[in-house]
Amino acid sequence: MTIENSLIATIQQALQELFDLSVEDQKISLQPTRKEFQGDFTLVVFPYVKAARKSPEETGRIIGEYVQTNMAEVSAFNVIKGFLNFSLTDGSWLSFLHKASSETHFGLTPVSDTDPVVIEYSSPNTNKPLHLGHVRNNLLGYSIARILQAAGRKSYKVNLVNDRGIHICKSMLAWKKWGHGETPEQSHKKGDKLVGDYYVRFETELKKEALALKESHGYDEDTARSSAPLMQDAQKMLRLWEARDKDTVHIWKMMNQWVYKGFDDTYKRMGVDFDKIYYESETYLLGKEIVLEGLNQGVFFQKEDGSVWVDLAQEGLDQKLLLRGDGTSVYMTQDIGTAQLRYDDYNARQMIYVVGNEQNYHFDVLKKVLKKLEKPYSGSLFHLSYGMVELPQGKMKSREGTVVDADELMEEMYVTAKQTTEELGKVDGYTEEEKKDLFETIGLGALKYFILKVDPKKNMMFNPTESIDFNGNTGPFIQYTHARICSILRKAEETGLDKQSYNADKIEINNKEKILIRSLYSFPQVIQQAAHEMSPAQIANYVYDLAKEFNQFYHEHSVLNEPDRDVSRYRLGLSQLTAKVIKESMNMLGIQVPERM
RNA sequence: GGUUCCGUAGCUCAGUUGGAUAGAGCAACAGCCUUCUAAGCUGUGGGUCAUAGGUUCGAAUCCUAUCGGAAUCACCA
Repeated sequence: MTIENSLIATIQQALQELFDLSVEDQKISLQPTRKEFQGDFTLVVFPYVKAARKSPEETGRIIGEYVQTNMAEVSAFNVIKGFLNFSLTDGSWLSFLHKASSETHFGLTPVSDTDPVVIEYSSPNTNKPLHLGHVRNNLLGYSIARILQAAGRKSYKVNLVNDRGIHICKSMLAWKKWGHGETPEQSHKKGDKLVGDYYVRFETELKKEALALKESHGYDEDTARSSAPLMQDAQKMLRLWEARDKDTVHIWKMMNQWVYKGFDDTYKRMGVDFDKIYYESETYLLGKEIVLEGLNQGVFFQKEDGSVWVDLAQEGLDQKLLLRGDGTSVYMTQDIGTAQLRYDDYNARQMIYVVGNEQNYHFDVLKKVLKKLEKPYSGSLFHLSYGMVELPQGKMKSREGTVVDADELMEEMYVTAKQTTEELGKVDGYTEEEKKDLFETIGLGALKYFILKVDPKKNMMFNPTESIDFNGNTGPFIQYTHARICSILRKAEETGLDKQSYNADKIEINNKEKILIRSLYSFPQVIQQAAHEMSPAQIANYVYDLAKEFNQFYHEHSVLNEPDRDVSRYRLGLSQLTAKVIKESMNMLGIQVPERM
């Protein structure tokens, strides 16, 4: 039982005995006392003044007295307006510290298999390289998986690769027409980049053809594009692919392999991975049966052309197509199928889809369709909808060349980290290997932190020149704080101050220490909260505060040079726990923390 | 037009279940390296929490309306 819980229990008892009032413990609003006031936990007494029939001040005083006499851990209380502030004894904080330090997994809940969750993220197309939008997606997905795992839930990361459809045929066609058999090995291009280039080539050539048709035949944009010979050829290729034409399938497989190799490199550098990769070419036929079953049960209806629809008018939406007249699947059909697949594969209690907010409508429909079908998992879908990443020029547009490529971005971060670090003269005496690792850690740490500290659902601004900062509320600041603590720990070991035990009676907790201890205390709650909200931003902002608090403590107090060795040992323990919590938190964000920098 | 999301300092963002005087960083200015790492610390300035109502002991937070921005409303995925 935590200190907080027993405080709540005592307050509950007080309310019962003093005012004959029974309140559920969730209703008792106990919160950390704000820094500018004396105390550790604050009870807002307004809700109880009516039952007490006394002024807020008086009510607070009575409760305070009761709690203080009945709970040894409470050393004092004060009442300001309607706020009752409790102070805990130094001893109870010290015993918390002691306990937390001895736990190897402080704050983390052991993973149990009863509540498995499947997280789909990344979900790239095989016709273009990953860009800044994917970066946000990947970092979010990976981090959420980590956070849920830390909160005790077994989580599986899956990727659903969009490897089929007309867009793939476009790059295949362009390669066939203009590629002269070019391969990544030959041209020393990353596979995904090479394929992406042919996709762009297709679009450029198509544009030319469409323009010509507009001028010669007076077609409008859409007609011109769809009737252009290139587009006709692409359609033909798609039909060949669906008919399993040998040559077409061969090219398709070959080019996809190039892309996967390229993606693997990007994922690896980004530090994300998957437990399983699904391919749309293998799943796009799923869901048909479920739809037909729904049709038989009268949940869906059929139009004259044979197409199958769902009517969501009752749910406040429109009619939505589920199966084409020729019996082929659409996006929705496939997602109905993959949901079932995931449920079967993992016995998932919850399925999280990390997908941009432009698909809010799609997931809304998906959930409602599954509900209509009365699928047992219909309530367990969660669309983790994230906002777009905007650039100073506005949106990313491939046509205007404003797409920020993931590989290039990571490389830029590396270079900037290298420059900054060398300017600061931090890497004297490092081997080349160590330097490389450090620059990579810092550069990527800056990028990841920058993206994850923003609330997922909000659109965010990314300014390539200004966003890359290593001072203030940034990843490197937190990494630096960690490295600094590690340095203290090393020094302590050198001087033989490695005993963590100290005489608690001799310790008086000062202000800065108290702030730090209270932050450490809240770590488990922060994890639970972040897991519940599915927001890495909460972890990010928490760990920043923690690092800042440590720096402030560090600035005012010495750890190693206290004349009283007990104080030094106690502060050493406090520092060590802080480092541990920083490391765990950053881990949940997928960010490495160096031991020196 | 319908639906969903967003609007907090010059900029980028926090702000817990509705709680006390709204918080950081960046940018600007002024200080602090002979002491455990200055990627740090301290200080100054900067706010009609888009606007107007409502709910109540109490609203940046909840409700309604309005304004502004984004996404979406495909037999594309």
